Amino acid sequence: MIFRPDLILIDGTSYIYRAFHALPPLTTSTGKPTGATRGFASMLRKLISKYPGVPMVMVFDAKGPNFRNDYYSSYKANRPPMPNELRVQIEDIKRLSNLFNFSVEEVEGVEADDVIATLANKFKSGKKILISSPDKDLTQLVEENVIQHNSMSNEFFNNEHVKEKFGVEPNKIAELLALVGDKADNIPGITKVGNKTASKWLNQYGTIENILKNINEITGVVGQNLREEQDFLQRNLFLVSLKKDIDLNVEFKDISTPLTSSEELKSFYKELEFNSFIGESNEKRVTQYRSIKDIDELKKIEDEIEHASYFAFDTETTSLNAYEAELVGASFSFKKDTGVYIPINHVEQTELNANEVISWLKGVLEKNQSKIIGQNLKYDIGVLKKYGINIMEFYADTMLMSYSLNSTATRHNMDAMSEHYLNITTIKYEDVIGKGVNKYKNFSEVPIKDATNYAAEDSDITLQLFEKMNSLLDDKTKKLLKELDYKLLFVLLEMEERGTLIDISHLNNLSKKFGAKLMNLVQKIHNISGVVFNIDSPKQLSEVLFEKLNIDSKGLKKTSTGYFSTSESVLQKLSGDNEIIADILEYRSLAKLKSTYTDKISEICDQHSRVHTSYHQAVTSTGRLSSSDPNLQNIPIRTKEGITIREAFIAPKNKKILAMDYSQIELRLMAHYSEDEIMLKSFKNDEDIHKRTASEIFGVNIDDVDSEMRRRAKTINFGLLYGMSAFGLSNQLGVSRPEAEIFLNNYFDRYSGVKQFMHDIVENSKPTKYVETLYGRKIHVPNITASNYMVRQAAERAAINGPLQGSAADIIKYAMVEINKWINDNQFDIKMILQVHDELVFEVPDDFGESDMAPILQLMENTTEIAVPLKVEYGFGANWREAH
DNA sequence: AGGATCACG
DNA sequence: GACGTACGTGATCCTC
Repeated sequence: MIFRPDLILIDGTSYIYRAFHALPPLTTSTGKPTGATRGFASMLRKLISKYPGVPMVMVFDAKGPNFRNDYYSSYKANRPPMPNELRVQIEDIKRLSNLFNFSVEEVEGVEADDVIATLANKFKSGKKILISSPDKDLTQLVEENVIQHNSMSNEFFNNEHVKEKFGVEPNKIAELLALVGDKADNIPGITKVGNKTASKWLNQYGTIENILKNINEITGVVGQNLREEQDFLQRNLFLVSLKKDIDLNVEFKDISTPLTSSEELKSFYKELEFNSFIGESNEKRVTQYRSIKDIDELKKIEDEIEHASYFAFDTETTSLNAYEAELVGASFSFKKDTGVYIPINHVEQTELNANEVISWLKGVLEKNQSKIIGQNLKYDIGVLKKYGINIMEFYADTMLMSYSLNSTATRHNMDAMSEHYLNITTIKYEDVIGKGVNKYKNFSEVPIKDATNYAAEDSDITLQLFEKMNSLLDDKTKKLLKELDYKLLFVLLEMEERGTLIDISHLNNLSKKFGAKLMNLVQKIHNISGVVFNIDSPKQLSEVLFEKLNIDSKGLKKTSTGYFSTSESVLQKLSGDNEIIADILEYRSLAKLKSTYTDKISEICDQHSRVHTSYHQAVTSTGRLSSSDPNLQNIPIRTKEGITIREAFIAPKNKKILAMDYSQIELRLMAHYSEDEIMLKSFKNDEDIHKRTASEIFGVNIDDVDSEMRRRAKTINFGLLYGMSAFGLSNQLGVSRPEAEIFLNNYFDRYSGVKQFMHDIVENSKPTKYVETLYGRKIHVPNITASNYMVRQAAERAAINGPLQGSAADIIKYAMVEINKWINDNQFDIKMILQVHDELVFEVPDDFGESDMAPILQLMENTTEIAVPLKVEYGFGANWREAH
């Protein structure tokens, strides 16, 4: 249920500090610092628009000492003075608060927290109150009608969430803080007592008073510490408890309701150069967009094209799907803020004849193809191809430029890139085509005047994006773009167009078989549970398992929706408790296979029984491709039912399937990067790498490694690629944590090069905040220096994984380009049909033999040289399963 | 629209 | 001592 507050109390001071530290040191063009102000404004804009019409009080700490300083002179004494960068922003922040029309409170002698506590206490009866603060000191105020929200992390805390996070109810938070202490406020807690210990004591004894009464019961070092330091507890409790009875002259009716926009705010934003808050640059843009009316005008455009050194080009079509799309118009831009639109196939009639325009387009584009700049040209080139216009090269693709500049800073569609790089808000497709009932069926129905504004802008923005990003790209990245991404685009286009042949009747048979099994399973599950419910609903399933059937849920993890998780890993552990678990697991797995694969794929085949995926070159953070509609990179293989789906991926008559995959490519890259002696030697000698690892960490001869040892070593090897911890390993292997720790320690003792690599890659990424692949693709890890432990750790793992996953992606992409070139140069009857990260699948002639393999193997294994051999394994078959 | 779950490398 | 715990994807179904 959504919490709708009647009053919001904002901890302004805490947010100022958080905003200051969270944001980069932004300044205006004249050098005036604005980072904290911007963060503060952005947070408040969100808060106000989320809760329109709700009265809000903004509370700041007043200047000067407060009653806590008088009581305890060290209170907050460890705080450095306010940094100058921030100090100069305070006035702007206060002014902003007034412009937003907040009621502002600042009371001398107490802290903002006390004012908030007093206000909450005063108004809480009959009103719902939201306390907006990132500070745990205020958590003690949470109760039935009082909720805390942290705008920075977007976490909400009600009674239940507080209990979950801190282990005690909100009314015990002050006592908990007294025991644990607060570093930020310079309040020392009992030594070695953290959240866990403190909440354990409070749950056992109820209060600090009662803990002290039973103080001699408490054993261990923490007990000893408590006895020695108990005298500080009363002081701590006084310091962390909030004062709820300050004399304040505030009536509810006087509290104002803030607004997000006003003329004054706008001009203040202008002063601070917060352009994105006002769409400033849009207002200033003066554009010249026009449409072409007749052949004479076309000829003039042709002149411009001939004389330009490059130009932006874009097509308008009837569909986002390149196979269905029909050409509606085309646009060009040669200069910033200008653009022309050429209608080709609009419902609205023009003097231009579609066939004439298309043949004109063929002439000029094919002749000047090396000057084309486009956004996602794979799409446009695919559409043009259907009209007999063959583009084999181009100047630049802005989507791929943005991706190689920084794969994660923005999405790489034009609207997002325009906001990010140019601070221009573009006309949205939806605005042109309309919404709901008044929608045009497709772009051809759009009046040419509107189509021109939209389409010419597309080319204009594309050109502007090109110029902006071209100045930001370094030479190494430009080379990568030109020699890899731009060339791969054509390979992918061909693969998409060709599609993969599907044995539809095989899929239909599987659907029937899975369907029948599912019917039985549903019956059985409903019978055992005694209720008819939707097994697909995690919520209902959780209720049936843990409430109706009373399966022991102690210690199980809950999802964010508050229900116990029913994920496979959880159910796996419960499989001994009730026979229903195994049935649910089987149901889940079959339902997935049926709905996602066997039903779906036959549905979307073309009239030749081929399925066409889309490969995305600008989606993943690491440089991998992704595949969608349908995703052919996650076709089942791991289960015996699942793998039968691969039998539906077949070769046409007189052909067979060839599947080739890189063996252990990421571990080989680990060997390359780490130069670890054992790893290098193992790969050079073509050993079973997991057996080698087992032999090293379990201290046995490689020939004495049994299957369990190998399994464990394999898990460790894969875990390494992701920066896994002992905890993760223990979960994965089902062994105790100390045992997992021993495995990892043994591993790093033996593989010291790997340990060094993992350390170095993290350290070296800190100054630049990115890691690089073999070919210089940058993978940005902005959180590598984050102060939040968890966020930073995640970034460290991504930094370790990045060069491995990303270089593997580079390697296979280069191989694809080379193989395609080799096929085309020689006119071989070999068709590349699928790429699955470390695997390539081909259609080859029936009589394709071992000797024909050599050149492809050579290209895959040797296009890139690393410190160990790259190894490719392969197989043939009538279908994808057999080829493995 | 976002969460939970599960398919792949 | 406690934090919280393996990288990268996309599709489907449910819930709000």
